[in-house]
Amino acid sequence: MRRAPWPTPGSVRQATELHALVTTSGRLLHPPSAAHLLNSLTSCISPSDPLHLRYALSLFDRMPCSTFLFDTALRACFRASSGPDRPIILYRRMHGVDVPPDAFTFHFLFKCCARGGAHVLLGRMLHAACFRTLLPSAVPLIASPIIHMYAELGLPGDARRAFDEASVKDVVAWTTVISGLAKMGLLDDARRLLARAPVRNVVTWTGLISGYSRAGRAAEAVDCFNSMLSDGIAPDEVTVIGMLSACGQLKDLNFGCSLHMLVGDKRMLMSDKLVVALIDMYAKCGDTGRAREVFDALGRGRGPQPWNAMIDGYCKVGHVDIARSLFDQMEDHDVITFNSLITGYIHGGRLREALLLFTKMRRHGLGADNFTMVGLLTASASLGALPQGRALHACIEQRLVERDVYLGTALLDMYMKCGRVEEAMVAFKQMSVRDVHTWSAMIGGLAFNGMGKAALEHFFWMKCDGFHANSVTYIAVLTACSHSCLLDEGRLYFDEMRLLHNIRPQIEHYGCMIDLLGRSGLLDEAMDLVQTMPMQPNAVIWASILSACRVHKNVDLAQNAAHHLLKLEPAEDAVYVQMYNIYIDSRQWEDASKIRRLMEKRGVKKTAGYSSIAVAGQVHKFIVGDRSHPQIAEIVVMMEEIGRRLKSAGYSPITSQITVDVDEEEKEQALLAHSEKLAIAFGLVSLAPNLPVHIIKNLRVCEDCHSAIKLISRLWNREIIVRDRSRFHHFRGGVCSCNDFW
DNA sequence: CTAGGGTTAG
Repeated sequence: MRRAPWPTPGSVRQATELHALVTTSGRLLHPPSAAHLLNSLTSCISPSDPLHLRYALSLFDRMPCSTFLFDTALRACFRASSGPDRPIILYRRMHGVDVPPDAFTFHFLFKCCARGGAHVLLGRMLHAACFRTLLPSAVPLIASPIIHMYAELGLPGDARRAFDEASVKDVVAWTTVISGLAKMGLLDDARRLLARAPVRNVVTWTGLISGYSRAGRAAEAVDCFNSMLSDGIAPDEVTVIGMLSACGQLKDLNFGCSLHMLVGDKRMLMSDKLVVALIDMYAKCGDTGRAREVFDALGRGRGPQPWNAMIDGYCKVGHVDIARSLFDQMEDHDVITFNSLITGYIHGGRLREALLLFTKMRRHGLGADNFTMVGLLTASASLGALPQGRALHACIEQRLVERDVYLGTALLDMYMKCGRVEEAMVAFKQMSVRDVHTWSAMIGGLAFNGMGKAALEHFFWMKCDGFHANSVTYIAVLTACSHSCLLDEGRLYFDEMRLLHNIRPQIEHYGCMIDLLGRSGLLDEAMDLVQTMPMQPNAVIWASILSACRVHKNVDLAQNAAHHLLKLEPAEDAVYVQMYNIYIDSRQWEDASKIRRLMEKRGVKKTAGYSSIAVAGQVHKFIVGDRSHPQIAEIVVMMEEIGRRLKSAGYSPITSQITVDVDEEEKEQALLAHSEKLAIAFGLVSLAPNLPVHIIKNLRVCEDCHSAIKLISRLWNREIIVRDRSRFHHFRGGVCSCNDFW
């Protein structure tokens, strides 16, 4: 066929000129000219501009039908990143106008079906159709697209069968099936097939390397990389990206640097993906300096990805404020930018700033996604902010975000941390997919809520479901044992973990065991464990010993523990307070006042405990004797009312705990000024009468408050929930469900 | 490049 007399366009603009030329010369219906025009236009379709495809297809509609033109239209769809819908319409039309499909038709159909949103049935139907329609000689040509489609749809069995049934297996077919299996995480299958393959190339090796990296099997990724080199195959950028991720996991800075040098030596294209991988690797290896060098060397005109990687890197090493300054400098923030910084704030305990950023996110016109939701649920959980958590739950129920394992786990954890075990159970039961994290959250949550037995039952069911407990699961299990004083069970699981599952106990596991032994009064055995464990005891361990000493009245050991604790954390007021109380308990007044003097000498101040309460989505914080709240007048009125009604109900304040030398009336005033009472008074004046009053306290609820709140719950007929650091107290009708406590 | 589970506690 004669070459068309007009030039090939390089842009859509030129293509429209060509279009005009073809139209005015009346040759739009002339098949070779039409084909040339559509073909040329197809070559300059950009996936980012949907108008290009519409233009091409509108042209196609006015052209004579032929297999070649249909194939070109399908190719246009493929180039425009179209999903399967439009191609399927074209395919149906081919049938309607009796134009026979050929191998190219199916080639592009399969490629479009491989993209997101395709229905599995559709793929299978087309697979069957191509056997019916095509000449047997044409079938081998589309083996690879079929394998690729099944791999992308996540159907390893079908992909593998398509490969095995292919009569001719060319390099592309081998490469497609191996990289496809690797991408689906079937790394061992992929590796076996690679060993049998007649050809091995960069793509297969890289597929395997990235697969291992993604699965967190970094050592095997390195192993593959070495095999690839000894196979005489040179790595490309994609290989390096996979390897950089493995280096980040292994925290192997040297290897990472040598990969960076490789990028320079081979003058590899510095794509955004490669830049991100480099920054991420350096950040994960703890070298934010080098990460910053890579970042600073970038020219302008980059998308948000490198910024995001840098922001995440700073957050991960705890430099959230530097991350924030980058955030403020950049221009086009995306969802990931916000999510990274929000979680940075959350992990740094800066929950208010996280929530503030969330509102800023909405002003940027960005909606929350799963990542954001999980972050916000985590924040609500650690604030104990039940109303906020419930609001987030409502968003999930409205299907504003898709429910996945992460989200489900974060939701159940939020309910657990807010003391709503029943709701956490419902969330748990609703989950269709669970994993180790889910079970660990459940076990830990039950433990945290004082339901040790139930926690251990769930541990049993978890094993029945075939999940392997990991070290965090065992921390949850041992916490359940120590919180519920299940000594025998604790010993059993501590052994099971070491001997059966070969998990080496970390300091946290020892912490639980020592706490359990201490609470059970086995202080000698606890100290044995402290001395024989393979690491230095930390402050948590000594704090456990110290509190066990107070309960079981062992002043000598307490002095020893306090001595260690003060060396580790000399400014921690809790140690002094605890030791002071131990001396008071054993009537060693002189030693007690020595502690007071020591505190004064070292300038250690007892920090005030606080209580917070969420009302109408706002968290209000109170400290002892606090008068700074804007509604303090109403609160004082309510406090007086509480005082009156408590008194007329025959309540007498428990003043015995107050060791400061003041008179009885002052003691009563001091008790009434406790932060939880202020918070409850505020809750009573500002919450609707049917709502429970939910308090989060940072210190242990004192004995006086505990009995006062019991009475308040009866007198006001109100459900009151107080969460302190390690337990929940549910008050209803004058009783507390946590009555084992006092 | 972004997400979930974790020892002590006045």
